[in-house]
Amino acid sequence: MNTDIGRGSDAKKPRKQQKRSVVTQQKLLSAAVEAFSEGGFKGTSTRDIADRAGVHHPLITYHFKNKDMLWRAAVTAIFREFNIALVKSLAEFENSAPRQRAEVFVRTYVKYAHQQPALHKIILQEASHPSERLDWLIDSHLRPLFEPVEASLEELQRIGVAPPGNPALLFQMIRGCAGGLLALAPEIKTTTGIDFDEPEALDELADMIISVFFSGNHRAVSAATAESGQQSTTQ
Amino acid sequence: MNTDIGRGSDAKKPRKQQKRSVVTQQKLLSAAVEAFSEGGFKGTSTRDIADRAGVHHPLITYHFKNKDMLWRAAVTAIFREFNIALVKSLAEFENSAPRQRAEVFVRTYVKYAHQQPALHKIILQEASHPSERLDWLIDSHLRPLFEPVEASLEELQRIGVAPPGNPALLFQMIRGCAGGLLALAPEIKTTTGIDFDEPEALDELADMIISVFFSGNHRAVSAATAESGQQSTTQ
DNA sequence: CGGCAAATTCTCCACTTTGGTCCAATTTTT
DNA sequence: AAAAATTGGACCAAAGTGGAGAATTTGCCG
Repeated sequence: MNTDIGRGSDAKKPRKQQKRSVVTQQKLLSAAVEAFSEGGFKGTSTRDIADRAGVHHPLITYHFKNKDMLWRAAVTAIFREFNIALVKSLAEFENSAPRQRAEVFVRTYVKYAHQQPALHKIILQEASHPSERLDWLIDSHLRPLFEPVEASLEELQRIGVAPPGNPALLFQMIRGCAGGLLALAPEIKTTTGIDFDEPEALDELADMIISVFFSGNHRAVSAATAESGQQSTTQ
Repeated sequence: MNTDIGRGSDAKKPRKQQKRSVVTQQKLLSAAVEAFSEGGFKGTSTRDIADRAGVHHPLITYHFKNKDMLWRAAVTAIFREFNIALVKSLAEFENSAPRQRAEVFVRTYVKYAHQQPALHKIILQEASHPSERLDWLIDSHLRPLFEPVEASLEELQRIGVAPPGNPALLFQMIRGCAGGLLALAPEIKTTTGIDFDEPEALDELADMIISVFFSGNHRAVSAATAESGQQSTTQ
């Protein structure tokens, strides 16, 4: 039995993992991501996943131990992709002006949230009520992503680019507008006609997020409670 | 077999519905709302619902025909509550200034979204990928709610209170920040420490939404494309 | 290059859950 | 009290679950 993906070296000679096995693992992982994002954890059967992957279902047990571990592996895989893309794209602008960094961040976030809608779908599926899976998700992937972002946000508030108030709350709002809306693309397309598969629509979303959250005409203090629109021509 | 809740009068003497039956229907409906909001449609079993309601599971078939119809009945019930509360509370301010109307709307929306988190949870569960249920949800409940709101939003844009851009998109963003965040309360509580069960947190959310989306310093034109923060001291 | 052991896949099974039906028993309404 | 409305219990077919082993590849050794 394997379970481990990053295969460590502990026993004397744990023979190399066969190539075909990483293929089936990959197939299972992407099938799982897709299936879970549609039906949620409870609503998705391992057989359905195996079928989508074109693989016999006992292989799930063999490669991932059980449904729960498969879910975690799938989530980890998709988050890794997302984070890598985000961090890499952000590194280029590390020493740009804070305001531009924010703008780049939003655009990048929107771009990848659209490329990989399953990520936010899965979050939405899990995050609405407490569970062990949610705790795990938060500890393993959400918090590590949030903390640095919130720190940057606080800086933006200090210089008056972002509106005052609880930075964590502010970030959640931005995330809701970006990832949340993109995850709900099917509904939004039907109700409003906006099709995020068209690049212009995606740009419009990013533009609006930036203009709404980072318009930059806020008093450059962080202590002030948000009350009404106050401006000070920081620009 | 009953099926119909609003019982019409077509046959000669369709004897009155018994009192105990409306009780079990009610119990089933609220159990269904709760269960579906947690597990989604596929992830919730009719037996689970019956158990929560303290009722024998074949009664679901008797009262609602099948799982799908039960889901629709539950969604309808919860939307009706929500809409009634929203409309009633809004009617009081019908001839206040547009800006105040917007403010009241946001606060009311946040308030009821918090009171009835199941509503937005169910939307999140269903809206992330196409399905017959989603189409039905949109036609029956979402669109009727959205259309008048978008109209008001356009007015707010015209007078410069709301930022320019596609009003439908703007509304979706606001909805994401209000209902979306409230539906994800468990996650947000763990990641950020913000507990929306505390009234102050709820107020802070409403305040921030208002200050971000209705700060009121936008050029009073609707044709302009959102590009960057522009202000014109409309106040 | 041949063979052996480990790694991987396939076949089959035992068990539970699920949505739904059927009909007898039990209230209610009239 | 009769008839309709409602409920309870037993039952079904289909689908879901994890798992045990046999069968088959594949990598590694000489």
